[in-house]
Amino acid sequence: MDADRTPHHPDLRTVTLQQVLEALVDPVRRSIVAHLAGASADVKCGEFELPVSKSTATHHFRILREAGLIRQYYAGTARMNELRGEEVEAAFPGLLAAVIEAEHADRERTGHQGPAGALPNSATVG
Amino acid sequence: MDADRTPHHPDLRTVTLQQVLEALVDPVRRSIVAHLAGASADVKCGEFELPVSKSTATHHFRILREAGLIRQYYAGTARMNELRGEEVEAAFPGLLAAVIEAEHADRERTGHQGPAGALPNSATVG
DNA sequence: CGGAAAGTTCGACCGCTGTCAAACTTTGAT
DNA sequence: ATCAAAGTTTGACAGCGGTCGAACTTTCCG
Repeated sequence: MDADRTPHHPDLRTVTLQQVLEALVDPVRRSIVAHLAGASADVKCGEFELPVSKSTATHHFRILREAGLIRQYYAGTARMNELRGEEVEAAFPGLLAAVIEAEHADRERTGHQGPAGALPNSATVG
Repeated sequence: MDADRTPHHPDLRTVTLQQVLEALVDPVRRSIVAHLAGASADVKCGEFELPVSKSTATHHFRILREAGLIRQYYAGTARMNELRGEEVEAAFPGLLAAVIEAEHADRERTGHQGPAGALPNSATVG
C-alpha cells in the first residue's frame, strides 16, 4: 500500500501513429487486442493464453498501454485490461477496427483454436 | 533485353495482415504510400525525396511490393510506382485508408515540408 | 560507340526488439 | 505469520531489419 499501483496511461492526443503501428505489428499484441475487442468485460492478464513467458507478456501489455490502446488497473493481484476503443477511434478513425477485422478474418482462414468466446463480434471497437 | 524486368507482384489473397503491417510500420515506407495515395499519376522512384540512400530505397520499395501495396513497372530506366489501392481495400477493408488518413493528420501536426502536391486529398484509396 | 542516369544486388554493420530466467513485490488466503 | 498466486523488474542474449557503400546492369542520349 505504498506507491500508486496505477500505471501511466497516455493521452491519446500525445500518441503517434508510429507508436500505434509498432504496437499492432506484433502478432502477440494483436491477439491481445483482438481478444479484448471481442470480450464483453475486462480481461485479466492471466486469461490470455499467450505463447510467451510471463515477463514477455508484461512487456507486451506495457507496449500496448503506452501506445494508448489498453487501460490497465489492479483488482487484487490480478491486472485487468480494457480496450480504449472509443479514444483510439477518435484519434485514429477506422484504424483499430480495420486491424481487428483483418485479424479476425485471418483467424478464420488459418483456423482459430482459441477457447475464448468466439462470437464473430468483429470490429466492435467503439 | 533479357529477363523480364517485371518484378513479382503477389496476389492480395496470399498477403497476410502481418506482412501489410510490417510494411506500413516503417516511416519511410509510410511516406511513400502516403505520397502515392495523394498523387494523381504514377510516380517514379526518384521523385520521392527520401532521407535514405538509393539502395535502402530499393529495399523499401521491394517490401511494399511484396506486401501487395504497390505495383512497379519500368518506363525506360525509371521505375514507376502505383498504389494498389482497390485490391488492398478488398483484402483489408478500411486499413490503408485509415493509415493514410492518420499519416496525413500526423503531417499536419508535425509540420509537413514536402514539396509534393499537398492537396488534402486524404484517404483517396480506392 | 561511349557515357550518363536510374536502380539493383551484395556484403557488412549496428541497433532495436522480442525473448527468457531469476529475483523481487504485492496481495490474498490459510 | 506463512505461503501461494499474479505480475513486475532486471539483465542478458539472439535475431531481424534498416542502413550504407561499392560494384554491377540496363536503358537512354549524343
